Amino acid sequence: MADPPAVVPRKRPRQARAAATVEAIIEASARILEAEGLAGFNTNAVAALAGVSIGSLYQYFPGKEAILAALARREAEAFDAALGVALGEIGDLGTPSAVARLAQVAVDHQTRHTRLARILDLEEQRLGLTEAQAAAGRTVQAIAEFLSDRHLGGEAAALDILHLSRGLIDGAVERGTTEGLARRLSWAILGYLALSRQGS
Amino acid sequence: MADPPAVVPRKRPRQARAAATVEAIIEASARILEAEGLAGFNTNAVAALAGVSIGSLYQYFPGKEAILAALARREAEAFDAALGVALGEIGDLGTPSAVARLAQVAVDHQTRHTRLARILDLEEQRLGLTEAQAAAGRTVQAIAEFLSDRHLGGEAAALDILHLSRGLIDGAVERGTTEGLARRLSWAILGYLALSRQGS
DNA sequence: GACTTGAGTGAAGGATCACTCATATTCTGT
DNA sequence: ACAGAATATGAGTGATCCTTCACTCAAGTC
Repeated sequence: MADPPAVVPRKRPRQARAAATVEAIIEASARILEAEGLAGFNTNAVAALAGVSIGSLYQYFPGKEAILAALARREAEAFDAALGVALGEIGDLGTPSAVARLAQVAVDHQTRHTRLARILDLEEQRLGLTEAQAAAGRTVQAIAEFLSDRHLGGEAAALDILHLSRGLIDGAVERGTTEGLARRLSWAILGYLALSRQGS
Repeated sequence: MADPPAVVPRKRPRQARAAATVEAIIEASARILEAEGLAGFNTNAVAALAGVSIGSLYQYFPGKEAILAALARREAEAFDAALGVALGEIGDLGTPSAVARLAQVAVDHQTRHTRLARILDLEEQRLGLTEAQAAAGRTVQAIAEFLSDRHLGGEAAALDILHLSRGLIDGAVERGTTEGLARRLSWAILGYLALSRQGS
């Protein structure tokens, strides 16, 4: 049995330039994964694109999977933050409008880095990316709360909706049919919620 | 620029045992991808698990991506076939029952090899897996026809539904909540169709 | 039995890539 | 100005892995 790959950072940057180095590495990784997929994701390429030496990379990350973990965490937190803002703005909207707004947030986020998101999603299971999962868990909770406030569902529904959204958005981006995507997504979500309430 | 990887078979098996070899290679690849992901998918491991020498593998496949292509095609055709059977059996059912039946087919198929399906899905873009896409195209057409017979939608709706299903099923398998999955999937599909008709 | 062809083998070449380490540079507090 | 800490460098190492190729084996044909 191979050891599970280490995913916790080796040390924390203390100076500003070190923080910039770490940031550059994560950003370069995101770009490479988006453009070339997992196949093109190697530490040499990441360091080169980040404009940093390979040695510096290993100062902060114990291995390539640790970079993935940091990236997954960054993305999960960005989504959670965007969703939090939207949830704060829709308190008094009707359900269809509120859902449409949330759908738009999901579309915006997922559209920016489709491929990256899918890859991270796939890798999250293989490595135990708990930090990213923690952020994702907050997202689920926020949605579940929104749903139960309106008596539309709970955590299970939130998860179903989140996953269904991912699939729909990814597919649409892949084939270039993103026009009216948020609306189409709203149909699926509202339909799911309506029918699940009546338990048909 | 790297050459795009070759994905067409090198030669066709002419004898029965050769066909068995090819089959063993494809099956071993499926098992490895499902169990270890892309990271564990290398030609040596495939050949070893298939009980075939590495040389034999290269007799029939010009490279590892060609195996992926063959596998993607096999999976796409299996799904298309299963769906075709179901479509033939639901001609006179009401829409909710018919959709439930189709949802069950999708759940059955996707549940068997979730990880494999996701990986293939991700790689189909990177390589131009036209053969698999052709089979997938037939699937889309079949669903589109089903929908338009009942005035529920067309090809765009079929694609949205297919992608949404993938996301929902993958997510449910990932977190182990497959109970009532076909029913939940039906909610999303029927809801999407109902709301898209009234164009809300 | 000689010949042909399809099938199978695995050692070895060569490329890629993760990761280390000895050294050099920059920063920070005093 | 200086020492020590933090940061950065990149050639080098070793392992993994893709792929080729020279060769053997088995089955069918004449």
